[in-house]
Amino acid sequence: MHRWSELFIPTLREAPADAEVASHKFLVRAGYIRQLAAGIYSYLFLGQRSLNKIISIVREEMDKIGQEFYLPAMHPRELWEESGRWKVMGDNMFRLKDRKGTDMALGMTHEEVMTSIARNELRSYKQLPQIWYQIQTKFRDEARPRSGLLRVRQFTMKDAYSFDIDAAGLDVSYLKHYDTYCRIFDRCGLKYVVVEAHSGSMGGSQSHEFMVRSSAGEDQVVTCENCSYAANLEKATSRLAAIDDSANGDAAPAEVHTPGMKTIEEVARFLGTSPKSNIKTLAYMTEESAAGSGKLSLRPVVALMRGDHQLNEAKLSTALAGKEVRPMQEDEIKKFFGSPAGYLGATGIDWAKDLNEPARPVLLVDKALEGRHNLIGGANRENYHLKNLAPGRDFQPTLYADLRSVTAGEDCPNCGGPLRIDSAVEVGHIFKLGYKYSESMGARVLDRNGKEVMPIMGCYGIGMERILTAAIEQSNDENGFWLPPQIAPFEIVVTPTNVSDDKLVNTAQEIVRQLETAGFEVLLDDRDERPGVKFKDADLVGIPYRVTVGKKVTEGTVEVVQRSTREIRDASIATIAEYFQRVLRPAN
RNA sequence: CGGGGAGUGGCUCAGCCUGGUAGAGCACCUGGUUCGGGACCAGGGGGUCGGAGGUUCAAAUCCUCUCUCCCCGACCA
Repeated sequence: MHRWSELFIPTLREAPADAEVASHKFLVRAGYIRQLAAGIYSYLFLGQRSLNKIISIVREEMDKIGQEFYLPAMHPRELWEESGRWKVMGDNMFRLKDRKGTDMALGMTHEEVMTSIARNELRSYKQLPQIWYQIQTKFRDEARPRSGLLRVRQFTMKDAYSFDIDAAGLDVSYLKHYDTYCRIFDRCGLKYVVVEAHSGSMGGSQSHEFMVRSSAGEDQVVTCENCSYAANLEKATSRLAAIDDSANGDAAPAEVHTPGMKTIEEVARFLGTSPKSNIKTLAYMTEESAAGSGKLSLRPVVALMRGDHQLNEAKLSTALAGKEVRPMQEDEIKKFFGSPAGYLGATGIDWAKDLNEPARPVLLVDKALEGRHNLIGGANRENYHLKNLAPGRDFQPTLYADLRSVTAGEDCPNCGGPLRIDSAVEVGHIFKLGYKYSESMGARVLDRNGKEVMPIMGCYGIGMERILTAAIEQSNDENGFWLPPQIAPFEIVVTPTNVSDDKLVNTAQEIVRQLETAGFEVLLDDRDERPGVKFKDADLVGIPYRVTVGKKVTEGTVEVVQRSTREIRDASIATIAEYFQRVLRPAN
């Protein structure tokens, strides 16, 4: 029997001053966690109990499609050199040396280790497909840990990896994970949305994120009010109303004097046009270390957007085949355009014909500008703009691409319905990796023709702490939070209102025995505290049901309080187990 | 890494400007009265004022350096 009086559940009346988001405040106040350093937390009794339940659910579901491994957290440098990520991971990787001075790293993720097993052991297509997973501690030296358990430097992740003989096989493994993830998050009681995700710099073909809406979330998800369209903002698109530019016919570009007018708004107002007829010119640089020499080579990248549109840097990076950009500096702008910022434009510059022309600057034009004409843009001359511009006629883009961030209220690309944007917490991510690791690390199997081929991979992650965090974010009020029973540290707290009354205590214990016998997880609040204190604590700590053992025991009755709704019902002591059987185990 | 804020008992904070040797509430311990929504009375324990250096007769307070934490941004398989 779990007696509160004997347990370590250090609840706090006030939240620590450094906690900002609800889940962080309540995890600390409810005695689930304590902070050790920035982004590093200890899980105390209640927190660990809840995480263990989450892990059990994840394991049960994953065991249906895969095999559980347990890989090392400490990795030798050579492994990460092979994939090229020793360098790529930069400061985000915790590094250390062993006593011999050999470089080691703490694992941020386990593609390398899993692939090393695969390449050493897998020989034949007959061994495929394989799905291997583990539940393990990950270390990431985040630039900015934040929001309690939301972004931390040490956390527990379920990471899975699939190896298939071909893309069709990968589709199957991917779908298995998709379905399994849905079951996991359903069982954890999360209200989630699955969104198409940015496939990142790896050029992977497909990726979905499992998101729980929350103001504390770091991601933005775009969903349609009318249909099932759902995408990460980094990936989302929308339908735009057509714009009629025909007013001026096909006039040639002409300079207009725009003294001191630097912003789109100023220029549009000055010329009496809409920002939709302006071109926003954004200047960036890519930095690439030239092969062999390691010397840094810079290349200008210019993006053109419709005046009222926002550039999405994730999309920009995708358009550049994964290359990272940085904003062009002031002196670089003057040198390249021959004009100060505010009057930049694409005319008169010899742009690369495609991305593989390394020497020449790149001009990316957002698709919203494709086919437009009679536009206004910078003249590359201080205090002057050009009118009557037409992309494709007055300058030749390297390529047209979708570079634009969707904004709320725009039209769904599928059905035209209104789009909404919400902040969300990413609790899971599934990803088609392709051949990146098979290739770089040399995993090969023989296919049925005896030909050596690379297995195709997928990787799939779930953050354990994020499930807990997201659950709290979605279910809390001013007094505390309530977890779905499946992941709550206890399902029921039994609260005798006065422990100096033997009858109440004995009845409470009897109720706990009955409930435990029936298989429920119960906490007995046998502390010698006033009822108010116990009720406040019960409301705080995330347990979904409370049984109040008070005056009504003389009538053979107790009160059952549902934390989420505050609904109070009388229940008979004699049949209390049946009562909870109906409430908590309706399937049986 | 850039910008902002904060480090004073377990928690929340006051004191700092204007230097004089540390306080409140909550929590904790003892005794008593209480007992259905964070009780009351009496007594009590607990603090290198983040750290180092400096100024001064005297530093939580002023100066310099430094560490840590939080927030915004950048970054984020």
